[in-house]
Amino acid sequence: MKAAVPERIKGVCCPPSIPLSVAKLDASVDVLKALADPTRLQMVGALKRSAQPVCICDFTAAFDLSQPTISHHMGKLRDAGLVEVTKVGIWAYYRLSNHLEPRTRALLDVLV
Amino acid sequence: MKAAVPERIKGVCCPPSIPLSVAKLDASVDVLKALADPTRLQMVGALKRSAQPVCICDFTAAFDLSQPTISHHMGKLRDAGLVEVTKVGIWAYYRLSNHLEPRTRALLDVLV
DNA sequence: CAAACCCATAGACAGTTGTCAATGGAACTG
DNA sequence: CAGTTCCATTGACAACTGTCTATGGGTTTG
Repeated sequence: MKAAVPERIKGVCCPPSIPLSVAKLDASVDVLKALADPTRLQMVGALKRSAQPVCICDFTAAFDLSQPTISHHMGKLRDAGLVEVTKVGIWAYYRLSNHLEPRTRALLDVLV
Repeated sequence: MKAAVPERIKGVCCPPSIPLSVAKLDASVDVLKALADPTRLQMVGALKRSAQPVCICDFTAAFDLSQPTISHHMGKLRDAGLVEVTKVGIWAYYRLSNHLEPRTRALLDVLV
């Protein structure tokens, strides 16, 4: 009977305080903000599906965006702790972070 | 051997195109954008945990935000299809949508 | 060393977002 | 009917975001 709305008395608003869990909330929001962009979500998806680290120049070629914009997006994923980079010579290879929290990994399993 | 980076030839960038899945991407991004805010994420969590629809005035009381701001956030959740509203008299009762896609429901199970 | 190549950063700019005060509208109350 | 109560919308404004061009730094090559 979830649809039954609780009765209320006019002028007596909000007797019970809503239980709000603040723990781990900001962390979740940061990850969500990082993922809430079509380019970045596709990047993460590609990295998740790739067996090897991916050169960022491949993303520059795959998307119709300038190189600095790609770098900017990857930087956001880095700041959120979602991806890690390995530099080899002049190339930068990105991969999904090996230190993702279980919650974050579960999130990616649902999303991409 | 996921750490082994593929070899590259300078000047021959990006030979294989990265597989990008665009399907269902925009929908996911819209949901993520709706959830990527601490207030809205807490709202969704409270609605998910509540056995009954919640009067929006309870949220107005629970958060340190003005009434129009609470209404604005709930409107975003409505636009994203995450919540539904039932109006009873002067009150508006919100609940998690009964028509969430399985992916979205799984997302919420991980998040809140 | 000089040039070429890849990547990141800085700066600029338009578009979006979160917030509030003010207003409007619908429903109840006396 | 007039006032009250709750909620949504509007308008305004600062802050953030996504994008580009321009620049700089590090690495390889000739």
